[in-house]
Amino acid sequence: MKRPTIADIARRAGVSKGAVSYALNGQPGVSEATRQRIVAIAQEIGFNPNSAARALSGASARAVGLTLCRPARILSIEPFFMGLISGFEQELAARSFALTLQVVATPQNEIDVYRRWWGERRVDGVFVTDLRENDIRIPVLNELQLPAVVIGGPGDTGNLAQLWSDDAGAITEAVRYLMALGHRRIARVGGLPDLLHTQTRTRAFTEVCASLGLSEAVTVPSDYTGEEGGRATRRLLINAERPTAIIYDNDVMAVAGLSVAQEMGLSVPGDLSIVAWDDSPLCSLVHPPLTALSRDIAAYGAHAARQLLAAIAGEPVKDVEEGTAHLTPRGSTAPPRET
Amino acid sequence: MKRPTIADIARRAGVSKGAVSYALNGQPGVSEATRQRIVAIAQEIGFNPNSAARALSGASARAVGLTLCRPARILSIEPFFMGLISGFEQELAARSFALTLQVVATPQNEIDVYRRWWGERRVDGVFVTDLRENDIRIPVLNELQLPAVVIGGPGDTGNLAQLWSDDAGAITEAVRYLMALGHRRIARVGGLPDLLHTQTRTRAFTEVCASLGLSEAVTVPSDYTGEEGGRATRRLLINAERPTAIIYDNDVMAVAGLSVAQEMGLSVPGDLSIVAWDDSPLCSLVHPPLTALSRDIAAYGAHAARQLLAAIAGEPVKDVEEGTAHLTPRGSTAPPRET
DNA sequence: CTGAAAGCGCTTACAG
DNA sequence: CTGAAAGCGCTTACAG
Repeated sequence: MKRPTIADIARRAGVSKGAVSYALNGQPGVSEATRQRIVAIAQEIGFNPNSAARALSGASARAVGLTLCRPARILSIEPFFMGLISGFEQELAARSFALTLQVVATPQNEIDVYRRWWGERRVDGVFVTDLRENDIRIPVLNELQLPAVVIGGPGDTGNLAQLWSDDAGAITEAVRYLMALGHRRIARVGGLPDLLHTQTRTRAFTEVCASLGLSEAVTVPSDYTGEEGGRATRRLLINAERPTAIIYDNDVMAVAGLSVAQEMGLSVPGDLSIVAWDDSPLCSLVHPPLTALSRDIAAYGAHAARQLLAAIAGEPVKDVEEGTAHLTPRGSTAPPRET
Repeated sequence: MKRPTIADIARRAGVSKGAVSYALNGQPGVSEATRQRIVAIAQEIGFNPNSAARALSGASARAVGLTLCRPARILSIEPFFMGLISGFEQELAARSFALTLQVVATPQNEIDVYRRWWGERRVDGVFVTDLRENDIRIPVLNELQLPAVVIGGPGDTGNLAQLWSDDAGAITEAVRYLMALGHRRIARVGGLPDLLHTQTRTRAFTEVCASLGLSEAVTVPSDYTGEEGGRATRRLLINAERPTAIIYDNDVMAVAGLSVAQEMGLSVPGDLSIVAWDDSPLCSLVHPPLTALSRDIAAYGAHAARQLLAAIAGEPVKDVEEGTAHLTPRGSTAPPRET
């Protein structure tokens, strides 16, 4: 089956190829009557502009890129990225932008991919996640002048637009809630320590606990996996003065923590309260369902996509702090049992 | 920053653009010495061929597409797709093929996307999942002659290559295992009933149970979500003659089933044994960890990608039955408690 | 072995 | 308002 081109449309409409292009792209240069005739023909023969030809003649590639830097087995059960992708798609699909995905092993590989994408003109811009301190990807993106939106700061990103959520506010709410329930020994199992938003959370957690007089508040660094989250939980719970509540930086570790508590014969929430960061269906799947810090990841992704599309269009893009996650109490939190 | 082109390389090497193209693509037509010189220059200036120009001049787009037809909230915790994507990438990245992703709402939308991708020449081929009976996508793909690999049959796919796993063998193993443990009332919570591989499983489950004399074996249809999986479990467990073992068509429903059992005060595996289809880190995350039918989803995806790349290259591609998932016993299965 | 040229299917100044 | 033409950066017959 041969793909129809603008030449086919031009022939059938009795106009030039240029006129067809103007008509289909809503440019001035054709009369309204002609435009309608051309659009009708395009519709009828099921015309879609060849994306390569379009990209080659200076227009955009109509594609944006996302690199995923996680081992396969973590990616597969980490709900965050799929939620984000769903959000991206809401905006991208509406404007017929494609999303190009690449799984990478290291930030250095990520840079290689950006350079290649840029050289190939494969994408018009990229989403960047997992911002780190002195992130090596940032200067490269700035040098290439590849439009980008950085998710997960805030941090130093040069000219690149940023989107982050109010992590400090969220953790403050969680700690206050646990304290109101009567908890005094609150611990946290953190995400990857070199990510900037993890550092923000750690700092805020330490500060709010100090200001509330919770001197024993401790953060155990972890890596978002169930294995590590479980191990960190075990280490916390074997202490004589074990915490009565633990906040986890993601839902996967929180579920693993719940399992460890059950395995050690501790009841949740009787002996241990659990709060998961980032609500996902996973939190409602287990028993008891997990109290969580909820935010709309898809909306977050959609917002990032709007920013990226604006940056690609050359519009000025402001850094944005998305709203604070709110606490959704479920069965995993309660006043600590008297001992 | 200006992107280097073959013209730049040609100038620096003192040859024609054609020669550069031949050299970089390993075509005959340049001497070995020239080729090496050209390759060195390309390397030095960080040349990547403009993918649009390449695609436009007849070569392939070096991209393949995947549509995901699931609501966002299911996608986010359904480990299967991310596992599959990781597998795709192993093969695609090695040959610098990009993966284009699109989230869609219905099979009809999926068809629209295929038509658009074909018209835009955006992808060279597509992965098709969730094969149904009389699948409306198949005739369209055959009509467009868009190379495709269909995952999740077997079924009638015309000229399109297929890859599936031996679902009948796997469920037979699971049922035999439960029976060996002493179970006689075995139920199954199935996936989306209109998917062909669900039908294969249902048929095989019914047959093997019948042949083993398990007359009460029943499949409750469900939809892969935790909510529905939990509901189906509850319905099974409120029966006087409740099953002593349940097989779930995915890990998410199995975890939900575990929660429901716990919520109803039943012990797992004492009162109820649970087997999850498709092992994922999720199965090891809960307590007790779930006995599962394990298969290497990433390898499955990699295999599909090799098939698709071969189909795109115009090579003959055979339908393939991937190996049988094997049972990984964990804490969620045991002999039924005497009552 | 190498060079000059056509062509892929668009977009976009440039004339009329 | 419309047409003819150049050009994007490659690939690939076609001559030499």
